[in-house]
Amino acid sequence: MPELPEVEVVRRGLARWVVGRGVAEAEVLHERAVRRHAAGAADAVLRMTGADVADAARRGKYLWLPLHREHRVAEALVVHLGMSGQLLVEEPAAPEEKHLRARWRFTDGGHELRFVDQRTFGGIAVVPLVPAPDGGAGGAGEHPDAEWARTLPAPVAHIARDPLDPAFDDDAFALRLRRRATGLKRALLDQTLVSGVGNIYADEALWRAGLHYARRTASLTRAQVADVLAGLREVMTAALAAGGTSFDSLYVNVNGASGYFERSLAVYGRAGGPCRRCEEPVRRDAFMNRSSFTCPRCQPVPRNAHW
DNA sequence: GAAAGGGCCTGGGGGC
DNA sequence: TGCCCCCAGGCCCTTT
Repeated sequence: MPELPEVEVVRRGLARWVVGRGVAEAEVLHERAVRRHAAGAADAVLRMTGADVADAARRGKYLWLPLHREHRVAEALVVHLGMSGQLLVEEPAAPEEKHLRARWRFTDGGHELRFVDQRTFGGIAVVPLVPAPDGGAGGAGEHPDAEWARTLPAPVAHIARDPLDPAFDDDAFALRLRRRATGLKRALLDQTLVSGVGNIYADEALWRAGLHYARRTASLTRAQVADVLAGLREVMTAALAAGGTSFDSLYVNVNGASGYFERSLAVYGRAGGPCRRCEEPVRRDAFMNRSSFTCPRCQPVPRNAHW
């Protein structure tokens, strides 16, 4: 499942293969893939065709390509990969993927960009860029000094910075986290508090911090919040490094958890297996319509848990 | 308006 | 072989 590291790997692929090129033709093959584009597929196609791709930017799990048109960068193509979305850079003659949802051909006649999404939980939209409430995308694009670097796509404006963002404010995060009346993992999955964290890296970071997912956020010490942030940064940085090996590939891969990084996971998907620290069998709980993996010894259930 | 949390989207795979 | 149910998890949307 694409979380921050996987999405950043894709962003880097786009920066290399797509930025600076002109869109000759855009094609939407599945209506559901553009459901977040209010004006419909035809309008989305119209807004992409003839534009130049100015940059490849990211905040949390959202990716976007600011579009240059008539001397302005006022809109962006936003992509969310959802659970199963992939962006592929392919030879125009390459056979169509079974779940191909959208395609872009470029004026140079070179490699095309494809959006493939088995479950269509992801999607694309062309949306206006608005001034960023917190001062910009934080270096997530290739052109931090450009006018558009201080903007965000409208549907992304409410998303918080991620823990790897140099402008992420640890103290402000700790303050907001401890004011919440909720459980720790619920809070970590709230993209308005901290972005880029999904089920997998939340579990991995909590294991590193030795904290249970149902721990009440209000009861956390400053040191424990620091441990959680350190855990998130550690696991995300390692995953990003592992994904880096695919940068040179034409295939802009997003199979992070099921592929190269899977071996490094300490608890996620390892129910019944030995904890890598204490050998206690890893436990799987149903939680928030999904699974949570913990080590019962390293991450004991807290008193006054918030489930 | 903010916060909290339930529910939904889809297709593959396993079990019967 | 075929049908049905379960599962994945991010975020939309309702409720408070």
